[in-house]
Amino acid sequence: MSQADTKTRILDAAEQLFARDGFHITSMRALTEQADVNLAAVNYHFGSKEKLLQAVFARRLGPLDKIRRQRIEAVLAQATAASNPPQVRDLLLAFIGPIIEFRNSAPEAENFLTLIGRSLSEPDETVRGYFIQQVLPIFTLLFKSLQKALPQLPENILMTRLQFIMGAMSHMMCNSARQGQLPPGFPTPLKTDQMATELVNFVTRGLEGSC
Amino acid sequence: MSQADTKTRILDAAEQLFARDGFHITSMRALTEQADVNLAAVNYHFGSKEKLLQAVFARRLGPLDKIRRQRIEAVLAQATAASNPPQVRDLLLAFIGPIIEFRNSAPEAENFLTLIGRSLSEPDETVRGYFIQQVLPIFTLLFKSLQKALPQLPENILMTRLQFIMGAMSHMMCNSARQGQLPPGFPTPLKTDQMATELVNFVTRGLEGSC
DNA sequence: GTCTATAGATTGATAGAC
DNA sequence: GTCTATCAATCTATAGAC
Repeated sequence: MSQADTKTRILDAAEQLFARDGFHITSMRALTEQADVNLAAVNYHFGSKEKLLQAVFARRLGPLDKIRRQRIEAVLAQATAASNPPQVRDLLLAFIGPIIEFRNSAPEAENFLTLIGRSLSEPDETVRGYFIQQVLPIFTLLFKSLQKALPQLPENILMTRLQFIMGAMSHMMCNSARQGQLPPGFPTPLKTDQMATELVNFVTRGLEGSC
Repeated sequence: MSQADTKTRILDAAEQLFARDGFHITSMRALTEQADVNLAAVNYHFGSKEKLLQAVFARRLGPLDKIRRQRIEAVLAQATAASNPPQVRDLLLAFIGPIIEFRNSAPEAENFLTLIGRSLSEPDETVRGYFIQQVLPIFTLLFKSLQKALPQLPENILMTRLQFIMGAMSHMMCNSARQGQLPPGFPTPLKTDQMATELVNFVTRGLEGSC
């Protein structure tokens, strides 16, 4: 298999260009040229540009969220077995860790992480809407689990802090691919793995603070 | 002055539509229609769509960053006078506080905050580049000031944590305008002022953690 | 399934009258 | 400074040959 099939080549090219240039800037011509397929192939295989975007999300988020769900539920089960509340840090690690492992497992993962990192701040509801639709179940599970870990924290405060965490995560993901772009005089940033650990620690401290 | 002059009307319309829909999706036709000016007026007054974007940034970021610079330097001066290092929380408040005050001072500020909240995660270098160019001096000042507040923290760790802070800030700013969009079952989020206080506390805890 | 050719709409920018 | 009219380029999507 020196060359993947047409659908896969289109998905790969879309992932790369949607991440690098954005969904609306990327034209079907640029995309099909990158994928080395005919211009008409996208509409034949996916129906439209928007449905292609949905397929790009679904291909990666399905497996990723399955892993995250398993991890979170494992933390909850272990806490229940020990008759303790779950630990905040364990839950956040179950949510963030699989993203980094996914990144390390596949070279093309970088593109996808950039794409979803941007999706939450997309102005257009096309991209943002499809993403939120996909990610809402796992977000809901995380929220409810954190409520068990921090029962004394008012739920609107928890939600607010969780938004900060989503912002920090998004920003890290969509900028990890272009970290060489800091101006001279600033320190070299951490490698992704160290940065992820640092992120988990950072947001754990932020989340655990008293109110 | 029941009607602002043409340049101002164009700037206001651009701010609103660039924030709501994004720079690339917003067409000159939609923009000039919203501003109630002729299609050719943008090119006459600003030269091009890109130069209009630069003008939108410059109009607000100039005054805002002047205030932030004064606040940060006041914190530094006070610490020097007392022969103490500056406090992390004071510096972060000097950086974040003026944004909220700006928001409360002008009804149209919301649009601008949404715009700059998105700018850091913009895929296209047009928007992101002009924004970073404008904001780099104040960011540099903040970084150097925080180094004085946390002399024991390695500078690459500080930079990494500062990126998390920028992410949380960006996300808060670009989503403050659409907070009614949470699905049912989630708590009502905090009002902007409370959220800003919560953000300062959150990131202060995250930044002050030992390494 | 893959291709060419093209329809039909929209874009940023400008020339030239007033 | 403001307007109309328009250019040249681009876009998504599709019809129809192979």
